[in-house]
Formats: sequence, C-alpha cells, structure tokens
Amino acid sequence: MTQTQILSKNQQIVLDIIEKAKEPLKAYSILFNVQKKGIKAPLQVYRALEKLIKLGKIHKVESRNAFVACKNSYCRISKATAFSICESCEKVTEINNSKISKYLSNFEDNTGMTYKKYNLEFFGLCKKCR
Amino acid sequence: MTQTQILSKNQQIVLDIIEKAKEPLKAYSILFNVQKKGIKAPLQVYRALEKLIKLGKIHKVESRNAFVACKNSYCRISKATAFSICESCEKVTEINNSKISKYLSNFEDNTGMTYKKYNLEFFGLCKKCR
DNA sequence: ATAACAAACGTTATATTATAACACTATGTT
DNA sequence: AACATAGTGTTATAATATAACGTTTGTTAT
Ligand SMILES: [Zn+2]
Ligand SMILES: [Zn+2]
Ligand SMILES: [Zn+2]
Ligand SMILES: [Zn+2]
Repeated sequence: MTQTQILSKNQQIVLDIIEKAKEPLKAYSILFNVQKKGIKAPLQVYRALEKLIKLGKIHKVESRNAFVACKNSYCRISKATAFSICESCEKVTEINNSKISKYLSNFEDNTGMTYKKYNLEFFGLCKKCR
Repeated sequence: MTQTQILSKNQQIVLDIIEKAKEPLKAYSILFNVQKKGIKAPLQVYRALEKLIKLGKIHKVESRNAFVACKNSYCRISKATAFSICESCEKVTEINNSKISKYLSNFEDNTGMTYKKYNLEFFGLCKKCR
C-alpha cells in the first residue's frame, strides 16, 4: 500500500514551480506557468496556495503579493515569518534568525491580546544594489 | 500671510476620514465616503494615500490592504511600523514599543543588506474575542 | 510680473489580485 | 453502502491598484 499522498496534484504542481523559482512568484505568473500542466483558472492556483500556506510549505510576502517556498526552520508552520526585501532589485530572502524568532514569539503587551503569529518584513538595499 | 499648507485638498480630505475612523479603512471604502466631497475616482484616493504614507501620516496594514492613521512616536516617518491584529474582529492597533523599535531598527545580518525600514504585524485574539 | 518647474488634479481606461457560487469527483471512514 | 472531507473544474465577478493623458495650481527664480 502506497504512502498517503500529502499533496494533491494541483498543490504539488504549484509547490514545484514556487520551489524552483529564484524569486517570489505572483499568483497570475504561477497561473501562466502551469497552464501547460492543465491548470486553467485563477481559483485552482489560489486554492493550492491557500493549502500550501496552511501547511507551511510556502509563505506570502504580504507587501509584494507574492509567494515563496519556506526555507526557514524557525517559522514553524508559518507562525513566525521574517523576510528581507531589497527595494531596488526586489530580491527576497527568508530570514533565519533564532534570536528574532524567540524575541518576537515571546512578545506580550498589556492590551489583553494573545499573539499566535507574526510576520516581519525588512526593507533596504542588497549588496549589489547599494 | 497664511502658513504654507502642507496637505493638498484631496490629501486633507482623505486624512480626515482615516483619522476619524476607528478601524483601518480600505481604499474603496474611503472613495465611497469622500464622494460627497467631490473625489470621484480611485486614483484621486490612491494618490492621496501615497503621499500621506510618504509623510508618515498614515500607514498601510499590508496583510489587510487597509490604511490607518499613525499613532506611534517610534515609527519615525514610517520607517519602523508594528501592528497588532485580532484575527477574529479585525481590530488593528499600532504598537508603540520602544524596545521592539530599537531591537528591530538595529537589526543586521551578514548578507550585506542595508536595512532602512521594517514592518511587523502580530496576529492573535483580542481580549473580547478570546 | 512672468517664466520655468514641480506637484497636484481630473478623467477614462485598464491591469492586477482575489473570491463567490455551483456542480462534480476522489478518497478515506464507519 | 453511507457518510464525511477534501479537492476539482468552470464561469462569473469582486476588490485592489495603476497607466496614460492633458490641465491646473503652487513655488521659485529672475
Ligand atoms: Zn518559513
Ligand atoms: Zn538588490
Ligand atoms: Zn506610525
Ligand atoms: Zn477581537
């Protein structure tokens, strides 16, 4: 008996293309790239994205409306995500920093909020663009 | 002689409505609300928003595509923004915390990136929704 | 005052991002 | 088999945002 497949066909197709990409992909660019594989409509892409995000396989870079594969061991199913974004060339890197992760995951204030998750985006210039 | 006006007419109208609001406003909801004041097209709103963001009068809550007035002394012209977001009632509060601000503003890594700005969004449940 | 420039404006059209609704299919559990 | 859950395919539409163009207004320099 074969191992239960975790990802569906569409989910795997979308994940593959995001993992292969060197930069964050936008939903409609993903759509364009998977049309040869039979995915024809935006919803098929968005549904796959939603599931992949839930599984922590990918993240959405909110300020860019784009999606990247998870490369970080500290984000534990997308509860603690941090990105570095070059405002010139748009290079995006997931930040893998245990100190920040701990610091922010333990954040509390006196407002009565219970925090489960955060997303942090740093903006600046990369080496090349400086 | 009157003091040089900092904000244009449209900018002031848009700022007023955002400042009066108790929750983040979406661009098209702003548009709807200012139509009685003569602003008719999305672009007029988006241009005002862009300028107000540059001036640090308002911020965009990226994960919600919505806009709030700045209430924070540590974000210095929108270079260091942090928000607390209730995932149930969608209440959004700008976080005013010098420690976080200092900690993140001084963040460096060994990737060669020069950081100028960050945006942090915490997600959870507020007192009422818990 | 007037020329030159920059910023803001008004308008139409269009691009980009995302979801609603509905019927159907596949899969696993009892 | 009966049921529940997740995924699919499709069409239509909603929501968010920008391009392009010409005009107007405000500021600065001579
Ligand atoms: Zn990650
Ligand atoms: Zn760069
Ligand atoms: Zn602020
Ligand atoms: Zn709440």
